[in-house]
Amino acid sequence: MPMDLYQLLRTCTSTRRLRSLHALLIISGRIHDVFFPTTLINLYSRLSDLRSAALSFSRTPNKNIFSFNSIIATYIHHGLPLDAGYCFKSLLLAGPRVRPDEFTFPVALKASLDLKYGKAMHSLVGKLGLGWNVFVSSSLMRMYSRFGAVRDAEKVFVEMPERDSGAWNAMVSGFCQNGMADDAVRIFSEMVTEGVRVDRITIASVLPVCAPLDDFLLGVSIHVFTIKQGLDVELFVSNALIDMYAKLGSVESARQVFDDMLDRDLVTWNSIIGAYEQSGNPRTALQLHSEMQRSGVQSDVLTLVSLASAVAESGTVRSGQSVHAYITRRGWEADDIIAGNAIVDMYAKLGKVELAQRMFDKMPVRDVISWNTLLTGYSQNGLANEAIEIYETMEQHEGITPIQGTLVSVLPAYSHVGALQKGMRIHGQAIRIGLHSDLYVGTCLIDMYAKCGRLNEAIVLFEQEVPRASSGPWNAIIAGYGIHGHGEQALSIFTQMEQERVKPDNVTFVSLLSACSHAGLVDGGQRYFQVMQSKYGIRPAVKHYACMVDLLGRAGHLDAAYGFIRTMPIEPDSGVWGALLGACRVHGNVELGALASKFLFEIDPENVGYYVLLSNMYAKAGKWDGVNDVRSLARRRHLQKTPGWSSIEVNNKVNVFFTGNQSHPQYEDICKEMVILLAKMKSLGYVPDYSFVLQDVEEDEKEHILSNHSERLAITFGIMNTTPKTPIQIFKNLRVCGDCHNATKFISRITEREIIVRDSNRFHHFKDGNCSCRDYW
DNA sequence: GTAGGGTTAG
Repeated sequence: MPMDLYQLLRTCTSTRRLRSLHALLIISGRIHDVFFPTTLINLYSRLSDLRSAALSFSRTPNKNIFSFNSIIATYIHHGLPLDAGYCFKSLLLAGPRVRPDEFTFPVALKASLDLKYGKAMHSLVGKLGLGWNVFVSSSLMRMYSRFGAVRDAEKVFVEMPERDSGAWNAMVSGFCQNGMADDAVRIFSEMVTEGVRVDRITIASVLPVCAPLDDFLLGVSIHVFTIKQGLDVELFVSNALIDMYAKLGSVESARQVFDDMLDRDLVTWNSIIGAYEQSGNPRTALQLHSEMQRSGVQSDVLTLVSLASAVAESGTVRSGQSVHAYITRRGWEADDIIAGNAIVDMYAKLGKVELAQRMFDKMPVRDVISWNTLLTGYSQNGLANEAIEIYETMEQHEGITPIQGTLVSVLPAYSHVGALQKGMRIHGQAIRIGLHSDLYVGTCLIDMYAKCGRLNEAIVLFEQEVPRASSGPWNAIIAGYGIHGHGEQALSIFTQMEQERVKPDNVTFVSLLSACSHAGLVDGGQRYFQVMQSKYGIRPAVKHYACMVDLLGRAGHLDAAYGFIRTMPIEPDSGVWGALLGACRVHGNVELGALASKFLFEIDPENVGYYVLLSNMYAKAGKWDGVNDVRSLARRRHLQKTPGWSSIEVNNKVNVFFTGNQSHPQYEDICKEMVILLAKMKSLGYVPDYSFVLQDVEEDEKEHILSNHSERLAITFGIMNTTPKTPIQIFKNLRVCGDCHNATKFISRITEREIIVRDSNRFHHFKDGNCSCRDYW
């Protein structure tokens, strides 16, 4: 009996057994039974034996539509749309006896690789009169949605003679996948009001739009709805709920759903691990991963990507390397670009930029995110010049267009080194790709213009371009006024911010307090330190305390500053003591300076800047024992001075000078020019101040050291390479040395140049032998 | 003997 044979075939669990039964069918001649070829294709397909399936198909003498449908489905299910498309074409050429039917299209449509092909399929459906079938029409809708043609999908939906839940679902997910969240929700509500049966697929399709809409209430009401319908027990639904709650910021609700689940699959675990990782609980994420392993669920590449992010936030380089090794072992780093990017990001966040770079170099394919990740890695590890280099290399690679994140990463690097012309080029780029009014890009542009000395451009952007409903742009412009010494304007911007009801955050007050400090507005600073707490409920962080110490100290209230530190409810850090030490240096209070140094040498013993400051103070006061003590302490601790560097942008090229670095091609010429300048300066009364030389060397060597300071090299280079009497703008990574500060005053007078120096602290505008800077050295 | 769909990442 043939039925017995079919049943026997269906019980095959190995392709070997199936093949021997197949041979038996051929020998016995039973293979000519019309049902066998199709059954065999389907069974081989189920056992993933594509070769045998294809062979059965090609050996079928009179192929009927069942055989065609099965072989097409086989290829689609095994991810081979090209082969499926080929079979579909041969079906069309097979003659009038076999034609595609309503079973063919739902599968065959998945083989369409572009909209044009899909539209041809649609017109074929019309010619064959198959549009009445819900499966066919829903599949057409999915095809259109896949290529972004949601309106065409909607047309099919509207014109369908009858619609089942699947058709409605196709409409909901079509809108969702094309980012049309409002329409998706609209269709979903229509479904409910028209009494169409909502199933787990509807829910799993519509839940992901709650997060982009930022609509927590919608999410909760859908959740309630699923409970009423008894759909909350469905795995897909629960998984989507976890993700929805996590993305809307409620990890607790996500956890509640997770805890209530009876079955969990890989997606469940990935979602909850991702939820904790994204919400700043990397440790919990790592714990959950161990729990997942204990419950016997195998990780996939998505798990590892979340794990890499969690390790980046809280892990060690060791655990980072084991995540990396796991990904390599599974072969994911070669064929998953996201996994590669995650590793680059992880190493960069762990401070291992070399390892990040090595991973980046190894990646076979890179996208714009890969470049962004590496760029941000350099930038956030303080390697602005390297970040810039990466950006410029990226620009030379065709086919990579910068996105928001690219500009947001590269602009601070340009701000950092004071590369105005390059920054302006990015501004142009932002305009071209329509991102110049973007909140984040705009904020970075404001910051860039302010830090590159163009406060006016920053103001224009703030006033006219950038959306100002959130604190970011306000913080940037307040800080901009601050570093340029315009404290009053910074305060008035803050007043305006309050009037426009924009909520200030902790960054706002850091900017505001430091603006007060630079401008000597002691009362204002103290008032806003109170306002921050009483009116806005922001508890001062250590950064705010450092600003206050700076504010009091700079203004000469050294004892008040010290008293303020004594009453701090939190542990003062190096920023706080450093502010006090800096103030002591300015006002010549050696004892208090020594006290501050004592703390600094404990908290931050590697930072050589503090040793330099203290030594300078002793030198200025003529306390040579003190100088020697500090120097030998620094030597004992094997401290090397942070390499100081200055940069100047000439003809769109950034020239970087390191202190004492003689490798610049024009070094010889710069030295000659410097000798001439120095003679003129001395004739006008310039006397080198050797207290700024930490090295223990002879006097004439000291003069050589001072004139090899990076800022001096950069300024001289600028004088030689720019039009006479035009302004010169320099950037220095550390604070400008006091002797260079004095020297620059003379240089500005001799060369009749305006010289603008931005150092790690503020702007100095030198003009006619004076400096705008309120601090004295 | 054959058909459609949904959730997670850098």
